[in-house]
Amino acid sequence: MPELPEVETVRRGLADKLVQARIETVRVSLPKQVKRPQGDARAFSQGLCGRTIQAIDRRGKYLVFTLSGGHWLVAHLGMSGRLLVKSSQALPAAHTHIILTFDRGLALHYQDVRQFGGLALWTEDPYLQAPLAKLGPEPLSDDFTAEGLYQKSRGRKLAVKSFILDQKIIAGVGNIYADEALFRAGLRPRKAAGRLSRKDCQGLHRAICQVLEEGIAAGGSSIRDYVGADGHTGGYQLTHRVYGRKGQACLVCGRPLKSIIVGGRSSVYCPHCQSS
DNA sequence: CCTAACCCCTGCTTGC
DNA sequence: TGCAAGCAGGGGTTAG
Repeated sequence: MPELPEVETVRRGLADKLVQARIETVRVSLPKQVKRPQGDARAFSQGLCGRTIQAIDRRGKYLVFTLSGGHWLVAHLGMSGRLLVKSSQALPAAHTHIILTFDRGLALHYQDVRQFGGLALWTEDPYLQAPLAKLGPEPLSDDFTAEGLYQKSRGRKLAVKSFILDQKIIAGVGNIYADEALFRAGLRPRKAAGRLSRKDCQGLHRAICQVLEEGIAAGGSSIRDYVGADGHTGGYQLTHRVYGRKGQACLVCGRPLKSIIVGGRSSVYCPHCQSS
């Protein structure tokens, strides 16, 4: 499940190969994965063909391709989306729903088994409108601060786990990195956000930055579907301390890790080490 | 405004 | 072995 570190890894792989590439053809075999104009494969294709990719950036879990002529391509990988750079001759693997081909003999394949993601064509600045405009601060920028986290949490009754999964609070944290960050911060997933102290928020802020930076350094976490733009898996799953380790021994205290549902998401934590 | 519930979707795992 | 139910979950929408 691609979260910020996985999306950033994909971004880097795409940028290496596709900046300055010119889109020559677009083929859509599952129109519902064209999110803008919704389901309109023809308009999507016509808007893209002939344009050059000028930059590839990331905002939260979204990828933003800046194209020539005031157009943008915005991608969200959902649960199982993959963006793979291949040769323009490469045959599509199963669940490949959109293919762009470029000059220089390259192609970009969008694969998505669970079909939760998609690609969107924008003809006006996507950063100024939802969903990008609604995102909270980028966690690895100066915009993300412990004090900001503390202020936003005031009066909120929902669980801290749900709070940090809210993309309006922080952009890019998903279930894996939320569990890992809460473990590092020593916080129970169900603790009410409004009951976090300033010190809690400082520790949480630090933990979130740490796990995201480590995730990027490892090339992301490959749990089920995730691979980078070159098809390689990431390595951060080997370093997970709680996510996916239900029932196993805590790496710090040795007691068994517990799994609970918080805000509809499975959450693994150590009842002993995460006592506040 | 805030929160919870539901939906989308397929493939893997679990249970009988 | 076969089949069905359960589970995974980001983000959008709807209901309360």
